[in-house]
Amino acid sequence: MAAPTNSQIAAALDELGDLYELDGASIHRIVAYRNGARAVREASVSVAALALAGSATELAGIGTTLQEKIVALTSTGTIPALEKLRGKFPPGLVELTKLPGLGPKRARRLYEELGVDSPQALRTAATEGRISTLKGFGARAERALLDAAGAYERTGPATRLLLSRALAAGEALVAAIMTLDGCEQALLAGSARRMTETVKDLDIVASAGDPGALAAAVAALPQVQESSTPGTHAVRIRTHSGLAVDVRIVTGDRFGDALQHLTGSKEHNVALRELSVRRGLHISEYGVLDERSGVTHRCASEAEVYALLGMGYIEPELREGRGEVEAALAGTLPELVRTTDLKGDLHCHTVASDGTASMREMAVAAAAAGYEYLVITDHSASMGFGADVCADELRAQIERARELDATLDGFRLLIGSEVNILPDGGLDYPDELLAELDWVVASVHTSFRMPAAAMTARIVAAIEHPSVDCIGHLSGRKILEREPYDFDLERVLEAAARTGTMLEINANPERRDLNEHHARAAAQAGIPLVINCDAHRPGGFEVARYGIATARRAWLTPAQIANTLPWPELAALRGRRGCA
DNA sequence: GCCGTTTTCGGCCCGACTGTTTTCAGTCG
Repeated sequence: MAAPTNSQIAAALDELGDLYELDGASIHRIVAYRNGARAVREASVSVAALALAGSATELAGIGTTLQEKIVALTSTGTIPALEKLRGKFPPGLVELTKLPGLGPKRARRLYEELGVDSPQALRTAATEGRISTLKGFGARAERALLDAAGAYERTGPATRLLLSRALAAGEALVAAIMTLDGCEQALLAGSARRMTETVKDLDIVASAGDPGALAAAVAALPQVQESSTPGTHAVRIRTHSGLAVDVRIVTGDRFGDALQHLTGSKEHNVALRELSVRRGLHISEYGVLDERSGVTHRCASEAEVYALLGMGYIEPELREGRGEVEAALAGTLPELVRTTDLKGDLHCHTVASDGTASMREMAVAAAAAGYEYLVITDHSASMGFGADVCADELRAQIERARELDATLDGFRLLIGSEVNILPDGGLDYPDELLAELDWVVASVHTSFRMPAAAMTARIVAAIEHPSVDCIGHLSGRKILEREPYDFDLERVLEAAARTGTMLEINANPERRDLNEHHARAAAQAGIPLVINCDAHRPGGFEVARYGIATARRAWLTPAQIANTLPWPELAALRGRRGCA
């Protein structure tokens, strides 16, 4: 039997948490399961293997009980407690708790008292007026549940939005709010500010001398389709594009408190507050209460909040409850890489394959984006769909690139290829042609459904090829669209570290691949990473911010990103020999 | 169920809103 993947283990622990919650277990026990699920999901090594070896308890959030359950899942394929609870509650009941406004307590009552066991059954019961006959449920609750069940049946569980789409709308909205009378400052908060891969909705924090007046002005913006005002200093809007946005407006003296609170994450805030309680401080969105003096300190900036807690400022991308609070206290936070640190890009396409522009146009665009060098890496011979570059064409392209480079003042244009890794691990150019290139990025573009062992061997073979400098978008995932293919990350990292092969953080916001967990593990293994835009048009370099975001969320410094180096130093770092 | 500058037992963040209720439980972020 194949060992369960980390995401399968995490799903089982999450399900246990959901079922224990329905079962009325202590909230702390439920939280423990969810924390355990998160620890497993974010681990970069096989937790099944760790558990079998008895060392899964070294992960924060995994104790002996959870380790035993992981061992059971690994060796028997299931967990006894999970089977027992699944028999106790129908599968639709967990689904019901995902409806907005319906939690485990009330969902369970609907099931026990009305037999409601699915969103469909809920809608039927609400339509028939049976909900409002229950004690504690009134006509308004019945109406709200009817709407929620209907929406769920139409669109399924709440969908998340790719960060790039959310930022396009959110940054425009912030700019619009900044122009309103009385607005002193406005910033995106929430997960968008932390640059997560996807977001559910947007949070914006603004300050004004008269928050109520600014809230009214926000609600009247042309972008707003509908709005409600849950509090005096908040307005919840839905844009015409369908995006939900919470706008919080405070006076300037507590902008920092509100921004810190609403930036989150929940896990970061919990870690921050738990630590602070031990020091007699209580943090909320309204300030920091010192229980000895009884004084609540208000903070105009986030830096003041963190300073009051005795630590340095924590960058939003690090605020995930992954040890950043402890590191801030110890003064060991990393100096994170920034977009302006990137000196070149090592992965882009032209009209020779599936891009829209010439080599010269791409070079000009890269220079305008602030880069000193660019490697052209069109798709290789087997790409197909008219996007392939056969070996003879590549030889001609090498010549043209050399000539073009000589005409560019103060900018290096280099020539490479994005070579397909064939299912057998081979590459689709002759070795001597690959050796002529300045840079070779090798990527998997076909046969995604291979078994893990074969896929791992395929990637490792490419890593071991003497002319391969880098592996492109290692996992092959497309966020919200396509799962990563199955492979053994540990073996791939071992091979990359052994051969000096670099790994790409593909900055395309649909890819962000390596993801932040894999990028952190790769850097800890000493593997140099590169951040590439994979641009297919001159405007394509604007996505660098997403690659940088993933790197920052992986705690990476400029020293761990090879294309923060000038080209000659990067070239010297390549694993292969010769060719400079 | 986890975890330890208070600790191997007894805690485990903070507040707002909602709806139904006369003081609060449930849900959410």
